Amino acid sequence: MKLMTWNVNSIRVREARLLRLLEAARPDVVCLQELKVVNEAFPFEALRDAGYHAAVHGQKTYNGVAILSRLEPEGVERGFGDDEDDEQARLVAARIAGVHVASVYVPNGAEVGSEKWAYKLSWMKRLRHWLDRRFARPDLVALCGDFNVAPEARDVSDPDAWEGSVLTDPEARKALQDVRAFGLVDSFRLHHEEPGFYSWWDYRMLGFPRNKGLRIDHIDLSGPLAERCTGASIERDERKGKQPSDHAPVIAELDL
DNA sequence: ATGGTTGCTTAGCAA
Repeated sequence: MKLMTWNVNSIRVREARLLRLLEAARPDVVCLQELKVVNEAFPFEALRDAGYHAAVHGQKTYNGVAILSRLEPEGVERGFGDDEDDEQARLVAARIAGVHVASVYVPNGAEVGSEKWAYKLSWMKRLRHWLDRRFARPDLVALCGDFNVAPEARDVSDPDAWEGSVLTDPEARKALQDVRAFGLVDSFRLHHEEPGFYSWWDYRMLGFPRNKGLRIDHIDLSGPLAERCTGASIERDERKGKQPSDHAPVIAELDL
């Protein structure tokens, strides 16, 4: 199974790029984030013509997540379904070929100490609780998406410049560790130890031309799935050219 | 250097 995750930053604007990418990379499953459309405006037809089913949890203007799959997704869930479930569409999950796949868009957090920052941290706690409620350790779980956290210094182009950012703050990193402590590993780091790999570059300040990036998009796998992970990569070229997303797609290969 | 760009929506927010 070729599993991909991509923050498209508007499915409307990125539809043509997405269709080209599907044809070129031929992934089996794709987790999308930041659709910025309601379900009714999602391009179901174009994607069906390209050979993909879609489980969509959309929202007007902000957020919105989806899972594309060649096989029909089963048991689709939208949101945490917990007591404090809210209107922000940041989680969709489904079962595909026995793998529990989730597409997540973790809140950015704006500024450390802000209201949005508190929401980010609490959302990540809810994500861990959702994993605990929903899955058992032997399950095949793939948690994919924009986590808005660079796990370590080697995931940041200029750690000093990013000191104090919501993407690198120790508390955010701890929150990510707490999610992963469910029993998930960063698939990319199974195959690449060295620094210099990023998945997001700011549109501003020539972020991409200067390669001022961070690795904040991840495919986290449960133990039994990690054992079957034969490769991982970042489609850096997708950040190039006209009207790119500010994120590049991330891929994990699973031998199922 | 508190800058700069993109998307949604139409002046301001979110990232």
